Amino acid sequence: MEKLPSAYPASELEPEIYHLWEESGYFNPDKLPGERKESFTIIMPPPNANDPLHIGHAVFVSLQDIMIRYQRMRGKRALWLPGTDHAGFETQVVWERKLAQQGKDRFSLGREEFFRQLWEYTQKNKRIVKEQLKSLGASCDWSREKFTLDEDIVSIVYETFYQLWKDGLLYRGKRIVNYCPYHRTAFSNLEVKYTEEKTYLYFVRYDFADNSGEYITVATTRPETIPGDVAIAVNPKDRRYSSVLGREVIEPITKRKIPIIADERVEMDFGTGALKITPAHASLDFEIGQDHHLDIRETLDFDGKFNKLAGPLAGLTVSQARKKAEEILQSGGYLVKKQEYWHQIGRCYKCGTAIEPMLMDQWFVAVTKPFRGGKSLRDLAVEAVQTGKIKIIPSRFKKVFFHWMENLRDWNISRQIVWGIRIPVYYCQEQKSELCRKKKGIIVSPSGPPARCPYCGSTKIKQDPDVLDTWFSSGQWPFATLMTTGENDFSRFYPTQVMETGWDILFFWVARMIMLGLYRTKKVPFEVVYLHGLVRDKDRQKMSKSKGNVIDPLGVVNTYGADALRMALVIGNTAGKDIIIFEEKIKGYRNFANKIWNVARFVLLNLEGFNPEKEIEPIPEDKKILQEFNSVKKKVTQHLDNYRFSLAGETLYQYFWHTFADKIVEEMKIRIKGKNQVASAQYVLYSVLTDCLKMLHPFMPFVTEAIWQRLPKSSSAAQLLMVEKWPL
RNA sequence: GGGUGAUUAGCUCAGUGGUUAGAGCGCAUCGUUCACAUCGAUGAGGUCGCUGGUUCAAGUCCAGCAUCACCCACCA
Repeated sequence: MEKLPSAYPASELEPEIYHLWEESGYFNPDKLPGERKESFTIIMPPPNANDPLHIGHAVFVSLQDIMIRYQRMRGKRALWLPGTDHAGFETQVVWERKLAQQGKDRFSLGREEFFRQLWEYTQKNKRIVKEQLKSLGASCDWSREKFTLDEDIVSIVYETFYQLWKDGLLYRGKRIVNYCPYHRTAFSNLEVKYTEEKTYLYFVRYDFADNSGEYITVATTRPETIPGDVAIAVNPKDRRYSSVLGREVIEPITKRKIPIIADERVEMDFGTGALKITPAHASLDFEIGQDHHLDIRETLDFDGKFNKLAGPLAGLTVSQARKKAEEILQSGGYLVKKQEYWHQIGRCYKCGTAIEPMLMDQWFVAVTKPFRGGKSLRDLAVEAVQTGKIKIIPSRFKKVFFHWMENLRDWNISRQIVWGIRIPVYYCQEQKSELCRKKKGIIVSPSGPPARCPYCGSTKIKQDPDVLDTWFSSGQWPFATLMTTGENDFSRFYPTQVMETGWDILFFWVARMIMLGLYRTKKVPFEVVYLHGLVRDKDRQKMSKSKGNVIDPLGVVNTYGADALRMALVIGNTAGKDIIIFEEKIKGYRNFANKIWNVARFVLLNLEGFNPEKEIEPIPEDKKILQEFNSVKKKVTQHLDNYRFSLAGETLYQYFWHTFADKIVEEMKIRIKGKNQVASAQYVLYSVLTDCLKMLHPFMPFVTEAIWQRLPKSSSAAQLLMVEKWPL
């Protein structure tokens, strides 16, 4: 018999064991032994292919692998479908940083070369990520691995785009969007982070155009946008201003005449109750401008500098222009008052640059517009959660979800970047016919560029330069993957059972998956959403490279083993709560793995004469032990069925260490040495150990499998613990 | 402006209305060649944030308050 080391050699055994699993083919649900009627599917949230995994990824691997392994042992056709995400903007930013270090940028490289480099870079990272997932023990089906830029995935995304267009849920329009002048792209509302900052509220005098000497005072935080003003608006109920409606004032920087209008969206008690309307650079102003058919003066260009419409401010950046505008107002006597003012400033979540509301032609998904059956995408999603077709764990996130859905606005899905799925839209450059002009030359073509314009026959056609928001494509991930991995995969594995991901992407991703999944498949994409928290250090700090407090999951795996890391991430935590991790905790579970190893060694050394094929009638006091153990099995199973992974793991930990190892093993040690009821003792040791191994397997797959491989087994037992039956 | 979470042992956290409120780490004392020092035994350590309420029974449910953390939001 093999002599086993007295300490569990994790880093030595783990790769061997993963190899064993992979060779067996059992990660693939089609190759699982036995008849399996029910399927259990989890689509892995695809990690970004732009960086190695961090500790947060280890959390999802642990939780999802627990569910998958548990259900596999319960006889389900368990499928965990892995993949990686091209992560459009995120990846482009990472790569641009690397370029910047070499003194280059994306504009000088050219679109094609830039894309090529990113392709290569993400392919390389994909391979690293895959190896990392393996070393964490992920029992996912690599034969079904997908990438968000796979051709077949892209064509499904295009098909969705086309259907939305035909259903009137997709439109192109000039709207105020969140524009980052540094990254030169627009964002959806979610990518803007607000911070409370001190600015100034400027009270500016606008003289009446009739030389009456009267004036109206307007409060603004953005005097630099005055050249873009097209009106002054007051509330129609505001008595102070009822006599000035319809009169004209002179805008004080470029001296244009603009009207005073009434609109009930103006707050009477803010500032002076008079609001300057700058449709091109503020979203409320845009809406008011549209309703009153006002002109639009775009004074700020996409490079973040003012243009010649801004008169004396031309050529300046926003902050320079603000200073200059203040000077001009001051010297002309137009600055009535300037006071400190704290308010929320929108900033780019990536670079912190102040977001400029800019007018741009973008593609929007009309999420609140009713279509088939009179319901909107939003209605469908809300209904699915309300009726319980989708269950969110923890349930308090339901409220958060509904609240966000209520305030939902149309979703801007175009991005002015290179890395991503190019928008499948072409514009006829000639628009030779009436029809073509009516259609604005817009050709939505999911199958590639049309040879000629379907409206007017022109061959001068250009593709939209923008790419799709990453979340638009990853929002289709559950069905897009299963539609492309094999003949019947979609019918067999969709809807999936669980979507396990971080609460921080509930809106970004989960909400969009629900909407788009229901749209394309008329079914929910998953039945349960399990949300985990963010990983933090002992001081509750978010882990970040700049803080230097990151824990590299692979480093931990090398030092303490994957099992220890997995336990440390799962135990002592509940759904939706942030996860605190520190080295001593991981060490504790490394010790536990060692405990399991040594109990197994002890049992192995004391099995002389024991035959696993033979059922034995234990003596009464041993029966009692087995009965008690039975209630532990029930408890663990119940916890797992209720997604209480921490409690399940902790129950096992407590039982195994402090009941089995500390008490039962100690008693049996004496009995075996004293040759007292040895057969019954061995039977108890063997059956409790093996059943504990089975239940611990989803949590600590490596050490349990390593021991399983060294245990004598009955002929009915599975060769691999991974596919052994759950002991209840 | 709206909303959410947290507050339990020195630290990090569990706790499903029902015995005397738990774990890990840390600490103290003792032990251990015979599965494991990555070990064992024993122990100290708690007005469960505060104030009220519901209940036969509250750490747990309800209301209010305080402190901390976070999320959402087009009042310029």
